[in-house]
Amino acid sequence: MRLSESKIKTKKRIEIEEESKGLAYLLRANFIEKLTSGVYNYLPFGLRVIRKIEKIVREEMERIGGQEILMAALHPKSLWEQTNRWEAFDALFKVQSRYGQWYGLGPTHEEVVTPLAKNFIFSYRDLPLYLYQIQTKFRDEPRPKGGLMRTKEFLMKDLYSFHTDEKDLDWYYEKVKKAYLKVYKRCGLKPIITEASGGTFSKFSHEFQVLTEKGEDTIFLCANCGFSRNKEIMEGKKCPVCGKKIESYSAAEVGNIFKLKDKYSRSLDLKYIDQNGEEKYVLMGCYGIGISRLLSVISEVLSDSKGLVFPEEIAPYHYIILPLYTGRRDTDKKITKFSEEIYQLLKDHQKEVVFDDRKNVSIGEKFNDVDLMGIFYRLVISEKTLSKKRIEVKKRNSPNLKYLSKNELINLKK
RNA sequence: CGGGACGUGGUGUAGCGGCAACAUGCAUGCUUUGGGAGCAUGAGAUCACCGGUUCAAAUCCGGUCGUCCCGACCA
Repeated sequence: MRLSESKIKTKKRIEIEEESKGLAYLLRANFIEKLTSGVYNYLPFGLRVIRKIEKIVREEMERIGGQEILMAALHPKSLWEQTNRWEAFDALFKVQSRYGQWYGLGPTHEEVVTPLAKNFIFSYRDLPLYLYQIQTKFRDEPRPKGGLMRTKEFLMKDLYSFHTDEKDLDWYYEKVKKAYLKVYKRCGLKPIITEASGGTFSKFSHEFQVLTEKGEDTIFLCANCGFSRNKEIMEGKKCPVCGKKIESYSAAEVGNIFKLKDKYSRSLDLKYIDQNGEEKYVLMGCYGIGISRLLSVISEVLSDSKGLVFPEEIAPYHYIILPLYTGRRDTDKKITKFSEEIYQLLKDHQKEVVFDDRKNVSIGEKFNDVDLMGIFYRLVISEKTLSKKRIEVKKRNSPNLKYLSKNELINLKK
């Protein structure tokens, strides 16, 4: 991609109101743009990162047997009445058609996935079943917060599992936990698994919490045994496991998993016939990862004083080529020619590469943009590198410069 | 939904009864190029909206809408 063709320029100034540097960088780099309170647009670079996070999530979901589907966002009122959540789920957006029918805008999909599963689940032979989707969710939040942290419209991955018995549900629940940890690890995060309340979903749940001052949760963590529980359900100052003192931390939730058991299979009547011919309720689990919130937390935690410092797997691009001109026409022509050559070379090798071919933009400004946007490798083509027939390479997360040949560049490993 | 703050060129702000200003961004030209360059010229705002007070309102008063922050609520 040629940056001169992008037309979407970074902003020099940080919005004064933004207290979170991660959010300020996302806005300055034009990864996202606010449409109205709690509602955001995703611009080309931000969307690339979102798509990469989604790719990681999809790979890890497929690895534990998840099959991707895409459910409707517009839900009939009747289904939500069956589970009593038309009234009980406060944040449900309710819309009425001009002919009078009421719909809910999907904030979660138990009401849709359970009836859907009835088409396929009749016998114990039809279980287990794992279905997931990545979709825009709607929640009528009274107070959106922290940019993408809490919004009225957000991207979420939701996985639903269906089982014959608790043993199987428990086993899969642990499997999902591990898969989630892999997702976060690939995104450069190390969340803490925390016991939490289940809200309208179930009695208890587990949350994946990333320690950050910008988080809106407070969690208790035992330094001795690692036990962790959300403040909302914790009493006392001692660890219930080992009895040692616990400390409190502010944290941001990036995932939440629930054992729904028969809660929704009862209200929506999802049964199967077991080996003995007996009719039983299917047991369910649901597992969510807020994709857009994940981008927000990653930006907050993985950034420095200049901008975003993403892992290679989720960086918006892997390479950016910066020609460094001298002001002398002949030399500059050669610099342009060599830059174009390197750009073509990387493209030919299917590398994700940006060519910063903007004219009349100083090298300082270009350096700042690379740092702001978190592009993984910065390649400078200058008079100096030209004479050596090498390319200057700098990683975003390191101050060191390396001078590589074309071959070495193509075969760069982390 | 309670409490607080704030709405002024694209963006960020100053002005707080008397000619609407600054920075940045934008346009044109020249000079620049190892960390957000310099000079010159130029375009761009019915000061959120509605009403009131006044000789005179961006400025004071009332209302509406919107945004942000703190609570309550929540992925």
